[in-house]
Amino acid sequence: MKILDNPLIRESAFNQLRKMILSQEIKPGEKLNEKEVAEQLGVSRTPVREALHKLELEGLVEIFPRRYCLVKGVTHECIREIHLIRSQLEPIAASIAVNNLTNEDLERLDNLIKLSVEFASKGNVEKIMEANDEFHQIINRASNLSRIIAILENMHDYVEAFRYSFMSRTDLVKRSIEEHQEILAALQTRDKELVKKIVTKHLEGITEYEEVILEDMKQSLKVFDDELHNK
Amino acid sequence: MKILDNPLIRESAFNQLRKMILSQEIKPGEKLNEKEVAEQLGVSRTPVREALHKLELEGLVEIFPRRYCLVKGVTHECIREIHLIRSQLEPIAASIAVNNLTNEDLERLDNLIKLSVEFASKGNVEKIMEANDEFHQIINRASNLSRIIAILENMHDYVEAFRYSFMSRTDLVKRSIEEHQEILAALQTRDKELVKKIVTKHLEGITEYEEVILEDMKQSLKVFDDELHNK
DNA sequence: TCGAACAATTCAGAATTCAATATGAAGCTG
DNA sequence: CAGCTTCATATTGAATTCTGAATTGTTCGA
Repeated sequence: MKILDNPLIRESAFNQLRKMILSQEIKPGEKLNEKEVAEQLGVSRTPVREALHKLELEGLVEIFPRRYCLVKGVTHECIREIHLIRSQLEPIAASIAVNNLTNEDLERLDNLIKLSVEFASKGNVEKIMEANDEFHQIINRASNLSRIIAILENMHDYVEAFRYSFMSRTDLVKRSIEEHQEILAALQTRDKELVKKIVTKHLEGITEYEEVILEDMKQSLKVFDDELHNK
Repeated sequence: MKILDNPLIRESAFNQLRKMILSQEIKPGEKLNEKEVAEQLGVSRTPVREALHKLELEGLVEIFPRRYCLVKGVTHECIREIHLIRSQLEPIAASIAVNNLTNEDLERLDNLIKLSVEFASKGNVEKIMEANDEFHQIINRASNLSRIIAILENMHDYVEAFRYSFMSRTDLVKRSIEEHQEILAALQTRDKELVKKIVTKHLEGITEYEEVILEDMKQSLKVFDDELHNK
């Protein structure tokens, strides 16, 4: 297994491991051995160590000094908490972003919605998600609140599987697009309170379906939850 | 300079550097040299590197690969953002904590308020802050929301200087204690919505004085802000 | 037979060494 | 004289080595 995407080996190792954990390729409860991981990735132990420390900071693994490194993974509680955090921080970020969003930004947002409609008609879930991500990213980043941006973007990858399920339902995609149109309309008025209200509503809409989708996902995740619990 | 508090050298180095940055002993804009820092701390470069990476994750330094490590420090904007995040997450954490707080917890909270009153009469600012910290810590942790707890506790140290200024004003201490009594009363009713409302009010109360205190602190911080800006 | 202590093995933490990259100065060329 | 190129130096990134801690297994004694 070779890594090429980043000149910094520790970053490549981090991204690789992170992806493997989030995709459940490495399962929760598993113990990682520095040496083995290093050999698997074809690098030395140093960058692996650094990658593991970074993963620990994100809560994806837990390091027991001088013992072992335990993979934690993403549980249902974790996904619920992430949505809770998002529902608290995104509305405020959006309302602050109102001050900083340029007309070009708003045009791009409009464009992204149009693209979403197009992808939705083709049933291209990946592309809808990409457009969706950029939509929220533009708004969040315009808030210029570096910590909030970091928190939101960090949590983003954790709910990849969840969002995929969400976007696979045509009714939910339709509703999502309508809500994005509403958000854009609100942003165009430059009315902070209105934006906050609409974004909150949008996130509550997601929460509404969250439990249903989590139930659907239960089967695929349950195995890992159990394994994690046994350890 | 020797470090003894932690069997893990990297943790000691991290804590030491973090403290030095937050206390402005190391100034924003300064460039850290791994070798020099290692020599100053009397350890090798490896744990220093790991400490610096951890500091980068917290946003206290910025590492430019193969170049240098820049100290960022805490700006006014940073403090404002931290309070904003806190104001969004603490009320929700408290309202969820309602389900989990034991009677022992509530007794401890009551006790902490009594201690605060005592320390306030003696003008012991450090002790008031300690009691204050434990008060919020108990509530936050009872939410069992690990990510939110991590976010809130991580940001805690950043506003140390700010909180010290806050607690040095007897009028604000008095008000703070009254509000804590209100919070405890709300928690005792086990009414989630009420708790959320009261905690929100408490945090808004802090925000109210924030700008005034930041203005006071300006003189001591301005120098460093300027330095940071020049770099 | 069970428990405790000691030894051996394993694995992570830290130090040291080696390699790569960026910067800055000096010299050369147009 | 200015700008580009090259080379030397400084500094970080990665690999390797060494040390120390923790766990496990074995042996001896009660």
